[in-house]
Amino acid sequence: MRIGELAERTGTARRLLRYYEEQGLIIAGRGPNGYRDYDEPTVDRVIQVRGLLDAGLPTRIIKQILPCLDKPRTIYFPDATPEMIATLEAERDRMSRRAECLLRNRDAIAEYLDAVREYDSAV
Amino acid sequence: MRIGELAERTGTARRLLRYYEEQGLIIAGRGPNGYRDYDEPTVDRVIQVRGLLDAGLPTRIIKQILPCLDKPRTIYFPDATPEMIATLEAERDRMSRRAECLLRNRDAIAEYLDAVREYDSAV
DNA sequence: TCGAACCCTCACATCGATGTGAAGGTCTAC
DNA sequence: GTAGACCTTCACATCGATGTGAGGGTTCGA
Repeated sequence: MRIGELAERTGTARRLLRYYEEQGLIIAGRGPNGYRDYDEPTVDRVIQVRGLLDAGLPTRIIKQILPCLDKPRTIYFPDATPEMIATLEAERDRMSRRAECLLRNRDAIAEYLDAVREYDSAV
Repeated sequence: MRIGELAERTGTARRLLRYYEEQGLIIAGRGPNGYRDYDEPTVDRVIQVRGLLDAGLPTRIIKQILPCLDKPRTIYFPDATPEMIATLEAERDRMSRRAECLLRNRDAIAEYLDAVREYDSAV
């Protein structure tokens, strides 16, 4: 598919799709006319990237964790250098902490909303 | 305490503490000499703010959810306008989605690391 | 064949979070 | 009373993610 369709299906500006490609987060084939050509799995990948960006990860890190996310393990382990492993472990822990923080604060918001509802129903 | 101590105890640049204040995320008293004066709970608040920033929330939103986080409900509910409630509900859901995304990807990383370990031990 | 709707690259602008430094006031210890 | 370590404000710089537009090629249908 071309960039317009991908943009529409992922809710992502064309500009950003080109940016993600530049950052090595997605890859695009090229038609004979120079147009980018995306395959179907790219749709999910873009959505994944956007989720991670939204959760505060920089493209640099996202690029590093993407190989972990391929469903059938396509990346072979000799590629996994010790530094890479360390990065992934650190990032895994960092994501845990982030999620924990989000859930904790989300629960506080939910609790607050409950209190507001209770107050309102007691007017 | 003064800004230097708060900076050290929270691992946050002074510059940022002033920025957070400017954004209404923390408040600081002032000594007779113009120096900022922070109370003890500010330490936790700064840590909280940093966690949320790191999880991808903008200061604008953080400012809105902070009232929910005061342990004894100090904010009274008439302050909670319908728009405010809607914002909080939306943000609560957004945080759920973010956390879900983080955990999903974290698990994928963990799984990948497990696979690498298994591979290594089978050399 | 012309116009609309795509696509391309390039480049500059913006926005939020952060870094950095200048110019100057205050406090403390020697 | 002076040096050093604090603090103040102000302003400009950087960095990553994103917006926007210029200038130009391609495709397709009327």
